Amino acid sequence: MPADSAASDVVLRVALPLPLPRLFDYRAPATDPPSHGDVGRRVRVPFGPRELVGVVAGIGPADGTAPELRELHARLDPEPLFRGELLASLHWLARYSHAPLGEVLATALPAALRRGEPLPDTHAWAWRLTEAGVTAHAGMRQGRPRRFADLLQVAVRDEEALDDLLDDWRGAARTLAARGLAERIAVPASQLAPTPQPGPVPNDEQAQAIAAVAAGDGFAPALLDGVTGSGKTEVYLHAIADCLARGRQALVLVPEIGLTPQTLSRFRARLGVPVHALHSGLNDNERARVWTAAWRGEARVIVGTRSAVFTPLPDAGLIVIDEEHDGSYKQQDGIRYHARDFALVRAKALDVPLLLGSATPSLETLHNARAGRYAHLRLSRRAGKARPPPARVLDLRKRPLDNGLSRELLEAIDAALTAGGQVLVFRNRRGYAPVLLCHDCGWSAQCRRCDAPMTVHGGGRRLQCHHCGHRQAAPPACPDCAGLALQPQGVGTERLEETLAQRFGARVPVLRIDRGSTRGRDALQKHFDTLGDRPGILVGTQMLAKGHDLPGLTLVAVVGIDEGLFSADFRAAEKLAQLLIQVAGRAGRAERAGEVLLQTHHPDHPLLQTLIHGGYHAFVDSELEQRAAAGFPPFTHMALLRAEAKQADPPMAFLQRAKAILAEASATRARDDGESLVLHGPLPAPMARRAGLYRAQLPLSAQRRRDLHVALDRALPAIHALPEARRTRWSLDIDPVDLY
DNA sequence: AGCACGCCGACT
DNA sequence: GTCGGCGTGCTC
Repeated sequence: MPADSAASDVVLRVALPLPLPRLFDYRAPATDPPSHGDVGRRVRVPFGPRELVGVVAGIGPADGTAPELRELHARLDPEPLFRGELLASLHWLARYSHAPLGEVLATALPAALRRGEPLPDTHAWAWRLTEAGVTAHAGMRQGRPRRFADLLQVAVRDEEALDDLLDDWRGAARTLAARGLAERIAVPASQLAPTPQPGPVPNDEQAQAIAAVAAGDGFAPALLDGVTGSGKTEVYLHAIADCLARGRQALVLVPEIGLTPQTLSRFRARLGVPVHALHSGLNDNERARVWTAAWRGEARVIVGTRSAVFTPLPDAGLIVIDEEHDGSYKQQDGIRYHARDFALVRAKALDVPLLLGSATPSLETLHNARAGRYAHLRLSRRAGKARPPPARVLDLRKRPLDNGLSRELLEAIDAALTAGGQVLVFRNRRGYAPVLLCHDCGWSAQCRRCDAPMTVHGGGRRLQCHHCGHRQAAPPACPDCAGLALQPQGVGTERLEETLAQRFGARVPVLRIDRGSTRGRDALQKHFDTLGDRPGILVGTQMLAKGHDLPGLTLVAVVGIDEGLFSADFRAAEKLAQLLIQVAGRAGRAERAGEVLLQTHHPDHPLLQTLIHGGYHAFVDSELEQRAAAGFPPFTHMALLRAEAKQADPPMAFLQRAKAILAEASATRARDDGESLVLHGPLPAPMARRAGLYRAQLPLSAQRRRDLHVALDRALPAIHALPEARRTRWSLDIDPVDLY
């Protein structure tokens, strides 16, 4: 047998970024035959008329039935990009989400590496004094160059650290460099000497939690259940410092808007090592650099949002998830993973502790903690003298409202401002008004492409759809009856701002904080800085509910949450309770006592009563009972098959056929051991048309997770092959969070 | 997902 | 007579 024939016996099995549930086999050149060392390396391969970048998933004997195989064009990595734990965990994710391995691996890579670019350099740039600089330092005049030299006298400083330590240090650096006193050097991040700063002394509860985390050896999931302001971050910082002291890497996940420059500089200052941030503000090259620095083991602390859960951690020591209940951890398109759940899988495979922190833990996590699967660490006291604010319900029934605000509420705002405090007015709807209504004939402005009303913006002049982004001018007269009685109905943040500015604007600043007014990473902090500690009013949406410390806040007013009390989504109550607790937590974080007022037409609603009198855990008790009784997660396991198309029929037709296939697949299983799948629908989605597409869904649930996966594994090949599958865009979501 | 191939309408 | 609509079939 000739030598090249022997080489062609073994082929590379390549995972490609395609929605096809299989691998593709390629030959390698005889001079460089497939080997086990290829697994996890990227390759460039011909694919039909184009060329793709894939990852070698395995090697093996050629499948005799396959036609003539093509040869790969190039190996892109000198060593595997994916290996060990990360590769195994991503295999798990592909199986669990029923997604092709190639798509999962592509999702786990930063875009630059996905395109096949080589691994970037990961040197950090740092500054140090030259010998001449060390000598000259003592005699330097006061001023910025002197302060810069002072910093370098203590240690070599990387540029990230300098950003935190000295404003506009670059000018000073240039001055000193020109005089030969300082120089810029490339250093591996890992070689920078740690210069940690001490933090406050932990209180008893914090100390207990810190000790509990430190005692966790190997895989140890723990819920850090701490009320707002109780100092969860202190516990994280101790756990991370401990992890660094053991020579290990720490990964910290934060919600999308939680990754502020302030958070990062606090981490950098306290830990005294470079902290690598991964967030949506980075460009492709920066993301690839951080990913690669972690892959090389150089990055020791990585703080990032959802997709940072895919960071390679060759020396992993700890994973932290801050605000673990936050909805932004769930990816809603493409590979629909949940970063919290995937982090749990990784922590287990890595055999490291997992710290899940929240003031309002998800029902899933609390259920796990109560079942003893997670340690349950509690922080019940606010740090310092801060006290939890009392909450009061304002009954709106039969009260006159001024643009959505009751007289009592306005008086309370007045009083708070007079006492020198700051006020937060929370309304979960941005825009001027949620609806434009014709008072003569009942017509309302609907989006042309969605089953949703257009939101009024620009004080009534513009209409905007919050679901598809469509914008248009508000009509001057009713398009139906030509009447001139068009009125914005209801109240959004913009209208609240207008009303409050009319009333209090002469006395104090009124600032609106929502996605319309506050774009970009620093915009929120700029707003807070504008206000400073003067009396003033902040009006805003969710953005205001999260994490930010507003020490001057003495009154939190919650306006218009009634829609949320009667939502069809079984998670609506949980989300509303979390939101209310989080917003309320903004008040009274420092010395001043705070108050929370809740304006509602349903003062006796059980959710509000339970929350106010029993707190979040009382709510959780009753909500878990209801979930158990109704057969919802976390007591059952769900999946959702979604479909959408330009016409209404194809999605329903597809889901009908898919349902029959799934019913058949689970009936087979039911005969085996009496378990089965529960199938509902198919139903039109709660918003049946969105962005011009008709949407429908087929919910699946099962008592046992295995039954769900077994049925899906059996049914999916046939569902893929359905002719109806070609006429609709469809996707499968395991553990869906939003049923929209 | 792309991309090609393939068979039917309004345009140079 | 062609450019182009998107149905359907395939990609190692």
